[in-house]
Amino acid sequence: MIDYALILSKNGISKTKFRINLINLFYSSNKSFSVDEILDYYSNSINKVTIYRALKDFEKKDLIHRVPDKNFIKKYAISKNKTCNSNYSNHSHFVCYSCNETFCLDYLKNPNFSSLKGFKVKKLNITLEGYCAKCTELS
Amino acid sequence: MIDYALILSKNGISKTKFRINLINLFYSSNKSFSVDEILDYYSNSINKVTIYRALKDFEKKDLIHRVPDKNFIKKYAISKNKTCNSNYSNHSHFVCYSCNETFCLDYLKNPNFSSLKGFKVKKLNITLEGYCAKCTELS
DNA sequence: TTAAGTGCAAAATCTTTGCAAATGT
DNA sequence: ACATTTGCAAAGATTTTGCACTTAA
Repeated sequence: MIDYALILSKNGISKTKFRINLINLFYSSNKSFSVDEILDYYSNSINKVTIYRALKDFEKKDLIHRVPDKNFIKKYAISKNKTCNSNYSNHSHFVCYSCNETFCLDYLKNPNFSSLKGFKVKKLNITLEGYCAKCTELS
Repeated sequence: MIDYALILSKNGISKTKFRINLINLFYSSNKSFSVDEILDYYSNSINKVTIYRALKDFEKKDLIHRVPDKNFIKKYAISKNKTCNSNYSNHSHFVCYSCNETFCLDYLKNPNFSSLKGFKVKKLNITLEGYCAKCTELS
């Protein structure tokens, strides 16, 4: 059982009703959300500005992070561990052609760079595309 | 030798100075560009609106396409890569920060997908960035 | 009672659209 | 000549900021 309020206070974020609920949503649904999807989820009872500010604060504390989206929509997903945000080189994404969902591949091993003699690799960007397990099963 | 003007006319796009030059830029540099990078490249001598419209027209004709960017910046790259002979999917690139050269990493081993149980990987985008051997040596 | 979060309006960005002039076919 | 592209201005769309009010620490 996760104490969502505790996660917020540990990160110096005030435990407001909305923010507790939002971090809960990210954790429990385990999927990515755009600002508009969040707005929809709360049936427009929450101001859009408030959502922007919560997302920005959560992102600053590495609680959530932006994920690639098939249609290049701005989306965020929960960061469950340190490797899932701070160190991009350990963090790849899989975008499903069918359900459009983005999966974080925290445990995907990096390619072996040993063949790149003399090259200084500063950034690594990996995005996989295809069909996720669920969609593959259903088809 | 590529006839850039021909590519445009074949796609029903007028061969204006700017558009010939832009498609040339995409083909020959073999890297991705944001609107602002293009604006910079032309030292603001071209109107931003004109860039937006050219990109939209090129994209509509599949001459270019949006590419995932690490920092989620809207970027476009050439669709048919003439300078690289190998087949798209499992083909990585290294872009040098210093000389801007793009290297095709045909020999780079793919990441190990064994952790992706049930996922069907259809496409793999890997782009490395950093400093190439030559530029590292010179610095 | 001090700091942080919220809502509204307004500002700042980013992107698209309308129209007249310039350029390409 | 006719259609397409360009530049400017203006409209939309998206995101951020300022400020008074409310809620949390």
